[in-house]
Amino acid sequence: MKQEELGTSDKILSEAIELFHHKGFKSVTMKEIAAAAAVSEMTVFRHFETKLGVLEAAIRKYSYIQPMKKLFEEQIVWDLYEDLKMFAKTYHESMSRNKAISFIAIQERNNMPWITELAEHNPGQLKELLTRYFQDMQAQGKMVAADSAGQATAFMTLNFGYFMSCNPSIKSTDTDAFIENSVQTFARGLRP
Amino acid sequence: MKQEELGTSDKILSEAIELFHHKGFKSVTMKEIAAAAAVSEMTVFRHFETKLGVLEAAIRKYSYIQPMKKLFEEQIVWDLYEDLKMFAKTYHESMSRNKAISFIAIQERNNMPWITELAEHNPGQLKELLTRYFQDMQAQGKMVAADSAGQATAFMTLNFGYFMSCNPSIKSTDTDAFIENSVQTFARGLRP
DNA sequence: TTCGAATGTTAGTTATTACTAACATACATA
DNA sequence: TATGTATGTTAGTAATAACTAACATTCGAA
Repeated sequence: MKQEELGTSDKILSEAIELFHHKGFKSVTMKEIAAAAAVSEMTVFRHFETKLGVLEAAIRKYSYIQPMKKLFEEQIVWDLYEDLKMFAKTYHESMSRNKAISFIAIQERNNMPWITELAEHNPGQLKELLTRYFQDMQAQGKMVAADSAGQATAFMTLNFGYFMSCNPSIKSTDTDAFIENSVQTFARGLRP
Repeated sequence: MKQEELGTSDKILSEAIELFHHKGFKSVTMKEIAAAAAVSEMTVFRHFETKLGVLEAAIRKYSYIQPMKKLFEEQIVWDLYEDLKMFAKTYHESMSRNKAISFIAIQERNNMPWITELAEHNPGQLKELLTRYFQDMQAQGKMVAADSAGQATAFMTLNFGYFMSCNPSIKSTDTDAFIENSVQTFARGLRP
């Protein structure tokens, strides 16, 4: 295989994960995947052995687990409004990168629970970071003193809800408007 | 069929919708449904003809579309905190009644989009009511004057996110505590 | 007791689908 | 040119699952 062009495996995986995302694992056939990738069905089997193999490879390839800590801490300016906005943006970037994985994880949550752990890795990290951030802010007297974990839960949940409810037709400007609007309310609600 | 006991159809439908909810429509077999309902496979076919027939009947039976308007308006006391709490509770009651439908709607959103409309009927109503409530509160000077539809979206989204998160790293508190906590923040963020 | 409706049982059919085997072809490179 | 690698093609297997048909059984009610 030539190095410059997109390999056959990549083509297959990128089509496969979209199909899994939109139709669910069980509803997608190997024929469909092959057709979408414009290769023969045999080629798919030669590359990934089984249908589950395709899913696993796709998930390995398209789940970006990031070490958020450094990225996050470097951008904090200790202003509630600004930091929440930055946080929400980081969250939505991460989620939209992992969009397919997140949806598949929900669809297959009982059939393949192992996907869930991958999908929840980044959000889990972010929640911890946000909780600690709220603790620090409270200590600095820049926030109302209350259950920081609960506050973090609420903010995470708000953004998760938006992510889950937004259909593909929603533009990034809508996301920006949502962030702007919700962060404003939240920052007002949390400040001392 | 005797009137007092739970009919065969009901037993089948209640097991079927749980199976669809947990495993997804495509992954559930008629044998499974029959076994779960403790009847023979033939009985399922005799009652509902096809597998899709089972789903449709189950959805018809277990989707409670409620006229929220009256229920909602009767309980308003024009205090932001109290009203938001009442609203969130109404929302979660409605969603938990329709939990299976809501999850199936998301799982099958591309295969059977018609389910989505049913699942979104109550939330859609609630959003309208909340938007109008915010407008009224703004007019009364009891709320910060801002985009009421956006505020309603944020609050709805927050509660939807909680409902959807089967995510142990996000959902750490029980529903009442979540409502208490999030409504407190929101009410503070929205008051003038 | 007898009748009938609901259900069970069994033995299918048909379509689909994951997956295999065997052979053919295109094509880049040594 | 020769060779190997990736891919295509074709035919097929085995399992599954939706669905049907025909007959048997249970059981409450007339």
